[in-house]
Amino acid sequence: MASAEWTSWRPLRLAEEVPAGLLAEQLDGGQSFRWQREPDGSWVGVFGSTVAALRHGPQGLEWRGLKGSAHAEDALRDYLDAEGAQARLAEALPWRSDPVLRVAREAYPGLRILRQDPHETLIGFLCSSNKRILQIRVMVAALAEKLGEPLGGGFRAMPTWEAIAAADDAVLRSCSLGYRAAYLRGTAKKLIARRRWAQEFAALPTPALLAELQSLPGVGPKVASCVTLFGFGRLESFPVDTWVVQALADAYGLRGWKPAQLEQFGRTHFGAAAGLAQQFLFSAARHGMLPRAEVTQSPKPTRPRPRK
DNA sequence: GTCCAGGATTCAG
DNA sequence: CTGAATCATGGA
Repeated sequence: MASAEWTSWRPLRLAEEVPAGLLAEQLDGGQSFRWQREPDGSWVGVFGSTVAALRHGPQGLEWRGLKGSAHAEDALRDYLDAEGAQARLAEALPWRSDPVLRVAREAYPGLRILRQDPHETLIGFLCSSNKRILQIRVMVAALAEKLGEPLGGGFRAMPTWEAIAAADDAVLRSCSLGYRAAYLRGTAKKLIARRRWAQEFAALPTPALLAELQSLPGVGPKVASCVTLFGFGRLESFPVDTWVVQALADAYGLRGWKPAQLEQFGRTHFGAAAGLAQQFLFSAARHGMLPRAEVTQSPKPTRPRPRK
């Protein structure tokens, strides 16, 4: 945006170093859909009501925000898990005994779960069903542009549920949402009656949270799992999408398993930070970096039966 | 033109 | 309960 006035670049010191080259996968790897690479290689994004830019510069990881916005750095630090809570969880994952996870982890060292806003996460993944990441970004950008509140510099926030519920059909249709427009509208109508839904949901244990989310139109098991993981910080959630299905089938030999069975496998095999393991596998699978299992050595799961 | 996409919903059996 | 058809849209 030509009209944006930025502060100067400043170093962003996190408990854990972000390796150069990780930013693309961290910011634009299918967790958030609102980061864009600039011609100079930096990344500009909007999360919640914060506009920020990130890059690897002379002083390592550097950031800048719009002039006059006070809490951008604090918001950015929270967003990126500045205290390093996930570093310990990542270390505790079974990568030492799991050669597939080891490969995925070494392919994207430092990859973490972004601590996103629940509202924004729900909108993003309501748009995600049966769509590629690139197309989701287009839909989300259109929603912000046409229905979101201005944040300065030409940037806009994600629209409120009120704005979505009140939007003309023609406006929603112009966002390339397809049949997902009805998902957004239906969820908006249900949630405008519960202004504090995010706080109420955040107080629930994960199984109840999943159930509440799945009671919303357009939210099934996979979208609900993504929202708990990315929007509510439930690191134990293990979303099973097409890439994870392929990764577990090819690299772990779990062919023919249904998504619910794979989710159970993921949560028991990877433990408290299964969602983090999922993100390593997702990224590695999407970039064709996972090995293929020998057909003869598929693991013996504790619970589910593979066939029928 | 055909096929597919970080799936969910609806319907048939 | 499980599995298949259907959904709207854009890109390959």
